[in-house]
Amino acid sequence: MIEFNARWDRYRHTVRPQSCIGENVSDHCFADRIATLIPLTAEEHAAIARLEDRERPVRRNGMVVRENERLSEMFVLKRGLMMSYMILDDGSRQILRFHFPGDLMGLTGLAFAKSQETIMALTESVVCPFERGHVSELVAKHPRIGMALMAFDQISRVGLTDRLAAVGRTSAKARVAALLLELRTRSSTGDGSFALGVTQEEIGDATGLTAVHVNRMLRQLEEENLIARDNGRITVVNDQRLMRTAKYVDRQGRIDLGWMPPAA
Amino acid sequence: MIEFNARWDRYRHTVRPQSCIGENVSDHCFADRIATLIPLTAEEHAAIARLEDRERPVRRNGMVVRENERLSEMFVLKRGLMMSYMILDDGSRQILRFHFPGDLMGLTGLAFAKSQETIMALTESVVCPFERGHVSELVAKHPRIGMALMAFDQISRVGLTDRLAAVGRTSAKARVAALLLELRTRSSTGDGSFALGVTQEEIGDATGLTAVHVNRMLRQLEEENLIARDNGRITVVNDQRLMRTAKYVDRQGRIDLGWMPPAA
DNA sequence: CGAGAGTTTGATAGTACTCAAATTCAGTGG
DNA sequence: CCACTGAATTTGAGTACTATCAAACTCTCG
Repeated sequence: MIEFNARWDRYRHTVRPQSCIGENVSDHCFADRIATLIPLTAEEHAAIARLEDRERPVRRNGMVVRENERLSEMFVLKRGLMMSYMILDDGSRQILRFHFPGDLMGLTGLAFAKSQETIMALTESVVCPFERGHVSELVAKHPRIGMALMAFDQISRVGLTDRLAAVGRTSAKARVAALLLELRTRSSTGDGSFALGVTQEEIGDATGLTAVHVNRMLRQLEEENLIARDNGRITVVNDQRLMRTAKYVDRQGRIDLGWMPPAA
Repeated sequence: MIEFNARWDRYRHTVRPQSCIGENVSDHCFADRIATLIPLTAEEHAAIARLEDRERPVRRNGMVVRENERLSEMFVLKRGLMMSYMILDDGSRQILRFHFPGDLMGLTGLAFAKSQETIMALTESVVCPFERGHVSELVAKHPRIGMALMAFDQISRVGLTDRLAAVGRTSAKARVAALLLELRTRSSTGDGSFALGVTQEEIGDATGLTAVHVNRMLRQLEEENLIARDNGRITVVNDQRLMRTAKYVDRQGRIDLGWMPPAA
């Protein structure tokens, strides 16, 4: 639950500069990301990279898209951490997804004139906006890229279904543990320790819990020696047990676009 | 929660024959569905319709795809009612989506070699299987169709996020009400009364509740005169109030693919 | 130092779950 | 045709998990 617009303009100290997709400091987050899934010709790579031509900085808590706002743009997240969420009529908030560099944001705009969700920056970020018409041109010219985009989007869809299953069918502790693992994996800091980057209230809004209960679950995970905490920084102490309590399923390792026909 | 494979081979009386997409009895559910979103040339329509060339009947409780099963096919649902779900390690089940005629099923197969979900028939159904390679050929030949598919998929994605928000942030009563409205709208029986077609346990597995509690919520909705029930048949008595208690948001009315470039 | 956000803790309330059993219903077999 | 069966629904009693409310505490920023 948040109060509308009540506190979205404070400054936060946890500005976590992130290199684009892990240690890869290329200028073309998204194109590189796709390239890790299927081989791209130089021409294809360049065509995708053109989606990232324009850059727009976003301040912490800045909104790139507001729910119900007319919008014909979509975005590549180039740097930072963002999220998309919906606000229900009683003011409660459901966070749908956290966005990391190389993610595509706002794709639902392909089917709706107005945005069905709000996209907000959790840290100082940089996004690359592009017109949806740009996508159809891209696909018209490179149908193979169209397939890649479609497949890529399915990966994030599975992230959604995993969250749904967690919220619908697992305990509070499991949900918090799962979110920690998600954040760790995706922020790709490599090993055990990572900066949380989100408040406990945000964890609650993503997992369907109250901030208070999230706090208690974190404490419990700490007391059980699954994690250690130090001022917003999380260290995973016992990987295996944390994954078990989270009912973690590794989807990343299952991704396979190998069936796609090679470039002409 | 279900017991694995425990009861998937009984017969049920509620076989509800459904015409393909409402009263439209065309042979090409899916193509017609896309055609309601954007104008298609005859050639494009025919190309899409070819996805529906093969037909396969599915018995009630028959599985078209099993979680973790190797699979390179995807499906158009031509007749009947189906669902996709995930089973968690404790045996609990999360229903992700109900499928109605004209829906595309198993699209996550574009990004994974093995299915990440199970797709099962709730009533006698007919599906049209097609190879994923067929899609990339289709898109290669008709990139505009590729865009339409992508946009179409975003609609069902929004359905997922709505369910997530409901499960994460609304009361049991609201979730059940919302599911009733979803089933009514999508089964397109037109007016107030419709056959539920799903058990209370299934409603629970879709909304993150137990069957017992679903039963109590249905009773409450009945006592408050929002719905009437008669042996699995639901009549919506008070539309407005039901929508309000469900925190219902109409997305269908917001769909807009008008921005897409016209056929060449 | 003061202010505001965020976190932490305690006490209490309430929603939804669990367990158990009764009931209804349609299909099955005698 | 009727008792039998298994699924599905319904109801009750008791429990547990999570929310709510309130207040103290911590930390950074101004």
